[in-house]
Amino acid sequence: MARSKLKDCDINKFRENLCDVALKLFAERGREGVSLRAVTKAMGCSHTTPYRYFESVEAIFAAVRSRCFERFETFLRMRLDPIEDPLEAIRQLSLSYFDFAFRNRSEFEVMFAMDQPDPTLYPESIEAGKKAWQVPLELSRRAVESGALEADPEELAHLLWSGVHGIAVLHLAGKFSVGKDASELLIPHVEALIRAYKKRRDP
Amino acid sequence: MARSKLKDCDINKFRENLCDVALKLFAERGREGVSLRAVTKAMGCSHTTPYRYFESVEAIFAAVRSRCFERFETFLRMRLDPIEDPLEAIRQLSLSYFDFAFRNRSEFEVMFAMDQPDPTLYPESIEAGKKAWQVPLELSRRAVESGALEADPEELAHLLWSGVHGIAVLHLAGKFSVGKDASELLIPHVEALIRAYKKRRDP
DNA sequence: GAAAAAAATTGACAGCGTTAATTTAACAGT
DNA sequence: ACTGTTAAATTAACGCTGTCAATTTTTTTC
Repeated sequence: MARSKLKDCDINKFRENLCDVALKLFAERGREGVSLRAVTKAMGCSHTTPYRYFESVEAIFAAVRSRCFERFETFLRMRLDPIEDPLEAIRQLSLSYFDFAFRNRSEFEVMFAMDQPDPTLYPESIEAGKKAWQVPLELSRRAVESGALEADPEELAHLLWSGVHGIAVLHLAGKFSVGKDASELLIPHVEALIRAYKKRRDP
Repeated sequence: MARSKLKDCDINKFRENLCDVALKLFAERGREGVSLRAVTKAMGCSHTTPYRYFESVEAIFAAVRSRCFERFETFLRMRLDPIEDPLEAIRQLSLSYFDFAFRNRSEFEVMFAMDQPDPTLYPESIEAGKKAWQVPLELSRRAVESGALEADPEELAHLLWSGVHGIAVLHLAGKFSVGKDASELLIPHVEALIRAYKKRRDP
């Protein structure tokens, strides 16, 4: 009978420790400053040790990505859960989303970079992303069920999400250098959606 | 009197040739497959030659980025200029924007990646981006001036742009793996904006 | 305590961007 | 046309990256 060489606990401990160190390095040096060798040096082990716990650096980044999505979700819920009014919560979603992207740039980058490997290779990361995605979806459902808005909740949530996401990534890519500042667009964006999906008295 | 070592023509020729080769490699191997050494090998020169014409690889990518923005603008104008109805043009902008991103993924990535160096270091690249940005801006102006919509054209253009951009990058990052497909959101997005900024008979 | 297995280490490799030293090519003046 | 000078391109080297193989250290098991 094959007995496991490594207790799951130990595996997870190493993985979590590595992710913690990676997140710390993100904050200190940015995404560019985080490499396999940099992380392992900060951990105090050799640069090949992680290969016992991860298949590749891509797998490492996938694990880090999961953690980032969890932190992202926690951040959003902490800000949005206390808000009772559905429309006000939707407005805050927009601001909080941008706020996280702005203040946790490296984490945001690793979550949403376009040069990711096929996400289906790392189901755990997909799962964490889906969980975070529940936040705007629940908000949209609340807004529709309360009667404030009239929409397909999934569609509304997608538009809220992708709209503020577009503003955030264009800002981070420096494409708003001239003209409007990104943060000036957050309110118009959410207000336009609210206007578009506002329940009408007479159709 | 200081005479120029390299005629401007020769400088530009080398630069253009390098960018052409880079774009070709983009199509063949994707963004990851394009490195200084890969490009120079494809050009048939040594890997240090470009250092006479560019400051660094970042400067090279900035030049490539400019070219991509030019191609992007040309692509959009080719599709949108023939459309007379302002609202129809706005609808097509959304579809064409996404279409370009989907079919020229590497170019789209190099234009809009979040890990770009400070864009103000490469004014030429900013300029090309601003030129492309005129497309949605002009469309918004036309829609407002024709009386079809009632909005601040800059605000409307920004929301059109960032909305479809968010859809595109989330799609390319694989974040729409479940639930709605990205392309299903393009029409709802633009229709919601049109609804939100539709001129009202009675305020 | 000895034998077996697992975990971590070191060493090596190919690729990357960059700099310095060197070689090749082009040009100017007499 | 030859020489001396300057520009252009090349080769060589450095430190960095991720990855694989061989080796050593540690742990487990009898």
